[in-house]
Amino acid sequence: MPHPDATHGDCANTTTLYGRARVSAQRAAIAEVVPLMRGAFTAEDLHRAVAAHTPGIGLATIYRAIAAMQEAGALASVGERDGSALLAACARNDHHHHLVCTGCGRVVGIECPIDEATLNAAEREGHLVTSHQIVLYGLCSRCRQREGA
Amino acid sequence: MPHPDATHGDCANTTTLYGRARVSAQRAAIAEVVPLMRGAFTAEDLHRAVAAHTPGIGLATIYRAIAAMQEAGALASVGERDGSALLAACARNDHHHHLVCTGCGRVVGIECPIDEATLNAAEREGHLVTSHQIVLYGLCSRCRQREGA
DNA sequence: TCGCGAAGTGAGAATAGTTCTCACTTAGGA
DNA sequence: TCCTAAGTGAGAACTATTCTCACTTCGCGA
Ligand SMILES: [Mn+2]
Ligand SMILES: [Mn+2]
Ligand SMILES: [Zn+2]
Ligand SMILES: [Zn+2]
Repeated sequence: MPHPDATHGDCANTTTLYGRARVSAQRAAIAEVVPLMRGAFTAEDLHRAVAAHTPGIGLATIYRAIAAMQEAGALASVGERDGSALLAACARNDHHHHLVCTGCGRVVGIECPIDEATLNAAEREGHLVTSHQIVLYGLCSRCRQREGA
Repeated sequence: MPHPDATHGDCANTTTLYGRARVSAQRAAIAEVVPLMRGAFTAEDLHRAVAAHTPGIGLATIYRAIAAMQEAGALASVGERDGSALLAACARNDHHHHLVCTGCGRVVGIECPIDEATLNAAEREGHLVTSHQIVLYGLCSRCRQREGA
């Protein structure tokens, strides 16, 4: 029976976030903030958010944690904005893609649209598809209302 | 009846490549090289290829011509490699996407796989899809043979 | 054909997101 | 508890791309 004291142990399932990588105090702090990030964010966004609770944390540490989380599949790359890579926390572990609201950054998962027909078309061209990169952009209902479109 | 002399006029239909933008001697030279580029290439690749026939042409000129050709829809962005944007000449003017061979850079066009089901799924989440970015990666038949996979 | 003004050019500086270096600390398995 | 590979922070470095600026030129209109 585990001790109910929540101040110890894998708060916010750091194993899911970081895989087999070590969990430093900094990464634990990052692990608490990442699930709170609403929608897509940049490395600098995350740095700012984490630094609010953990002053002095280095930007390089953020980048290294991001790399570890991407490695572990807990963080997805969802395009870019103004030259900065956009990221999104992702709890799903099946194959899917992301739809990003260009108004507010909200992110939802989308089933992979690549079907047999597409793969067959590629094969007809002589190509064997090994990977793909898909990001959809749009407007969430709230942003559509706000813009009155 | 047009004069058959091919050394004058819009060689390699520069209007298609550059749209309404001006066609300088440098852009004319670029227009001759772009259709010869095999598969995906970077700005530096193009610069090197053009400079072989037009020494001294500036890299900034290449970037500006690329921007104009993308604007005109004659050049497509097909992902990146080692931090550099990958481009591909594209003659089609219908909506489609690209499949890039990770071995040799060969590029083929692919029909858009996004169907009603995907759009409906997005709508069910409250989102209206306004655009999307899709690139497929794979191996062409020649590269598969070479790698013996 | 001529003139003019906006667009393009080239060299190099600037920008900026990301990665790297290095001395130091620390997580976590043995 | 020890040991060491992994992580950290500050700042330098990297580098693809964009910008600046003085100069040239394309191409339209008179
Ligand atoms: Mn997801
Ligand atoms: Mn194409
Ligand atoms: Zn929104
Ligand atoms: Zn190939």
